[in-house]
Formats: sequence, structure tokens, C-alpha cells
Amino acid sequence: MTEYKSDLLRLLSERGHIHQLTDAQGLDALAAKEIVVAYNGYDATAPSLHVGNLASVMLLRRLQQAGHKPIALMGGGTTKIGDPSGKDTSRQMLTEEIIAANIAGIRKVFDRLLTFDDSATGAIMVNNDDWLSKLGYIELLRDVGPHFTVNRMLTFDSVKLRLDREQPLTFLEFNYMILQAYDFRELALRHGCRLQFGGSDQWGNIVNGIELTRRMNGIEVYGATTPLLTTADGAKMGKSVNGAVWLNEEMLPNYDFWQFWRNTDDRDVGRFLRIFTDVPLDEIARLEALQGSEINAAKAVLANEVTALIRGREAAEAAQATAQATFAGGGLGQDLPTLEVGDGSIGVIEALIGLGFAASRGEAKRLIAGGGARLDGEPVRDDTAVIEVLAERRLSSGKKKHGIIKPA
RNA sequence: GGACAGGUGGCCGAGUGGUUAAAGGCAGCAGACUGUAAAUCUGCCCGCGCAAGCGUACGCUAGUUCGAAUCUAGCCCUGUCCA
Repeated sequence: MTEYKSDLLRLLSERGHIHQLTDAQGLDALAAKEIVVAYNGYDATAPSLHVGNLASVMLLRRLQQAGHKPIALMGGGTTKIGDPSGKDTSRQMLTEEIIAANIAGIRKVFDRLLTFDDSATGAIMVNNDDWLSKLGYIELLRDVGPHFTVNRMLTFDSVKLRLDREQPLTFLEFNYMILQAYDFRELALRHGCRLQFGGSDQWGNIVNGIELTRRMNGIEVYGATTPLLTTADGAKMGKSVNGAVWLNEEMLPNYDFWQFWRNTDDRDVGRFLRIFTDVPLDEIARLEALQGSEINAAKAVLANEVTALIRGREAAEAAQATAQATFAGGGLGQDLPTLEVGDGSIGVIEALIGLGFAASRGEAKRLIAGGGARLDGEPVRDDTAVIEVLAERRLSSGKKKHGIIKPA
């Protein structure tokens, strides 16, 4: 079953990108004989993608590496509605200006991971607002409406989940799946797109798109879903201290991004190396076989390679140097959060807040009371303590979060 | 439009007049153990304050009461069923 003829499916399956395929043989045959145009859709709800989206971007990267053409579809139009899939509450609707700004932010990561040009395999980015916002209601009902039955729509997990949980599902959101199916057909017509990727929660939407395209235009298209990425301890991938692990540097510093990967669960290292890096498979096999504390070396490779891909080699090296100095040397690295003090001294509480280690004075006090605050490695027990800042000093929250306090 | 059920802290979910800043769980933070891992155990977990305490908080508004998340009225929102 893993014996694919096409380089594409072989590559994707050995890297762990595939969960389900609508027609494995048909797609395999297609990919073996011609350039396949494939897309993945992205919401424009935030100014950056996050780690939860990264697997799909890597997937498009591999597609291009295998000699095919990726389309990054920006959901500028559908973002105006809100996807009910897997969510239990409606999403806030955004204005056109915000959506446009978000798309510009999201574009950055694609520029790093895909090659955009006019060649046959050059990546392109399109916005479904281009066609969705021009759509007339009557026209849509007439052309698309007959191909969907409500009976069927009600059986999709995305809808059932909301209904079962007794959470509201508005008609607006209910229509999301129709628009998404329409996207696939539109891309098939405009760009010869034959394949849609999506998370496993998008299966229903993808299938709808395939059927709609076939019924309206007689074109056979395919779908593939990616596994839902969870960490080994069962949590959704991509959450961190302050929420999402953003891909854009403005949203999350390089060092924190690097640290996120460095702290990967042992059991996830091999899987993540395959999905999120271009490290050769035999090298990954070697790395994930490391036992005990040696696997930390594999985590460093993971952190370096992902950071290099998303933030640039230089950023990865700087982050690693900082981590090296901070953890192995017990010293300071320049990528650590830094607080400049003008008066030569500062209260511990203010310092903890200033470095972002505590959100409020109360939180800072609790940290100190719990023995989690350390100045140059020594626990600070007194929350009224004043730190003399004549040279660089190291203030830590717990064992992993370190910061620099230095004279201005 | 009608009947019934419901709206509690980031989430889930107890609580039906004071002892409730609100049980419990999850998530989060910290400590121990370690390998910057996991699991486990322990502490913390609205804000301000050294503290006593103060301020906010149980859909919204107005009431009853010495005292309300808990009672009353109106409103808003959601679900289920009926029209």
C-alpha cells in the first residue's frame, strides 16, 4: 500500500504527510505522468500562520520539490464568514483591511518555503475573495445549490459536532462548506488544479469540492488530508506559553521559536523531523534512534533546521548560541529577553514583569514565593529585593526562562 | 409566535439567600526528580496592597433583602420541541 509509482506520493507518505487519500491509485497515476497543480487553503484570521499550519506549508514545499505546482489559497473571502469545522464557537468576522494586512503577513512564510515564479512548477498565491465576493446569490443557488443536499451536509462531522454540542451553528457558517467546495472547482477551472490538501478535519469539505467539480464540470480531482498533529502527550500541536507558536518573527522571537522545537517530546522528534525539516530520511533514522539524553542532540537538529527554514540560518545559529551559553554555560546569550535599567537598580517584581515573566505584580510575587525566581542562579526569596544593576545580570523564571538585566 | 431547558472564572462543570473569589477537572505557572524530555509527587492559579483590607467577577438592567451567582421583573442570547 505504500508502493507508489509517483515520486510525489512516495515522498509525501515516507515523510508522514498523508492521512487519507480520496483515490490513491488515480492520484498516483496522475502524479506519475504530469505536473499536478495542488492547493491548500489558509484562513486570513491572523497576521501570521502558526506551527499548527506549518505541516501544510511544508507539504506544499515537498510538492514543489517533487516537481509539481503549489497554490497557496488565501481565504480572504471565506474569512469573512467563519469556518465551523472543529470549532465550537463562531469566529469573529474581520474587516477587509485587516484581512488584506493578514494576507500580507502570511505571505512571508510562503516566500521562504516556496519558489514563486512563472515556470510550470512555480508557486502562486491566490485569494478566493477574487471570485467569491463577485458571486451573486441567485446565481450561486442555481448553479451550486442543486448539487448539495442538506441531508448530506448534516452528516458531516464539522456540522454534527456543533449540533451535538448544542452550540449554535448559523446559516452563515453552514454555507462555509459550499463556498469551500466552490473554491476547488474555481481553482480547477482557473489554474488546472487537480488536488486539494487539508487537515483531517477538512475531509468533508474536500470531498464536497471533488463532487461539485465533477458534477458541474466533469473534471476528476483529488483530495488528500494530513494527519492531525498532536504532541505525544495528546495536546494539539503548536501551543506554547503565550498561546500559539507563530511563524512570523514579529509575533514570536527567534529564540523562543527555537526553544519551542528544542523542547519537543522525545517521542515526537522523529516524526517532527520528517514533517518539518528537509533532513534526509536516513539521517533522521539515525537521530531518532538515539537513546536517553543523547536524543537532545536530535532535538537541537530539529530546532536548528526548522528555525533555519522559517527564520533563516543566521537566526537559527544565533538562537542555538544563546541556548548553548544559557543552558550549558550557565551564562547569558544575546537572544535572551533583555531589560535595560537606567537607575542602577530595580525591584525584582518590576524586573520580572519587565522581562515578561510575570503579567502582574501578584503573579511575580507568587513566582518568588514558589522559589521559581532566580538571580544569577540564586533563588530570590524576598519579593521586596532590589537588584543592583551595575553589569549584566541574569534573572530567571524557572529553569527555562532566562532574561538579561543590564544598565542602560 | 408558543412550551420547556439553559447562559458561572481560559475551557469543562458544581453551586439555588450569608461560612462563596465561588467545589472538582482540564489547561497554565513554579518546586522536587531529570536530559532544557516524559511520567509522577507538591505548591500556586482575578487585580491592587507588606498586611489588615479594598476593588472587580457568576448574560444585561432594575428591584427585594442587613446580605444575592443564588429570589423577583424586564430585556438579550442559545438549545429542544410545537406553530
